[in-house]
Amino acid sequence: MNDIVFTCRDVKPMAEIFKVLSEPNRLRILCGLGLECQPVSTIMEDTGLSQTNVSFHLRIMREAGLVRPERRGAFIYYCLPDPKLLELLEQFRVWEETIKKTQEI
Amino acid sequence: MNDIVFTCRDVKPMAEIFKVLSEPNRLRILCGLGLECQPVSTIMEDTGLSQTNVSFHLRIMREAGLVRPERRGAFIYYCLPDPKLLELLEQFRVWEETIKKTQEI
DNA sequence: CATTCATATGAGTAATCGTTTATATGTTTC
DNA sequence: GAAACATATAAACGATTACTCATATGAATG
Repeated sequence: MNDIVFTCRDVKPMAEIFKVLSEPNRLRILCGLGLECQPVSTIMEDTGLSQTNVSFHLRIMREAGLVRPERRGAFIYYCLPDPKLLELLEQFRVWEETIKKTQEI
Repeated sequence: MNDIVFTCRDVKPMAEIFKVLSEPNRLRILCGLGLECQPVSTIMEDTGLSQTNVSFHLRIMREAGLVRPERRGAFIYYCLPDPKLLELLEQFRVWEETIKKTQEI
């Protein structure tokens, strides 16, 4: 019945996205964003990262289309264009916990 | 209603998995594996990668728990411990295509 | 048990990545 | 328009990564 399998014609775009997601600080930024747009300064506070570093990671995520900047006065708010990303991340997290348990056995 | 959001207590394990998935050749190996176990020689043929290189990538995926070796005589077959990984990858692929389209507009 | 086949490991190398320091751009306020 | 604030970019550096070459392990076959 359910033969939905991973179709892998061109894996490079996917690999690119996973590369963006493979950095702990970037995951923390995404998670901190949640469903609300937030300015860089808030992201800095939430993560404890330097301004330059946050800017660096935001650029990578922006270029990958994972976040979108939105200027509001002097501030630039960053948003998730598609909240479905959070669901996908959550699914991966759950899955990762599962395989970790089966490995321990 | 649906406030399932990405919970990010400890993002490092997830980042590790994404790092493993961020390499095109590894994605191709996973995709080539599909739901069936396959020996290294077959993976080499499918991907066109060198024996050493395939072994290198398989080790990384093995240590991450994404694939599992299974000796059969002189051969070592590699399998997906959990086929759900393919579903997750497929979901990501679909999502990636979606955001790519919205970016073009 | 020596040879062959299948796979794994280790050393070495070029390329990429994450971070910092310094500086630039753009916005508001006076 | 000058000063203060918010964010972005550029250069530089150490760490990590993917790959290759050479070699080792381990199973099958004679």
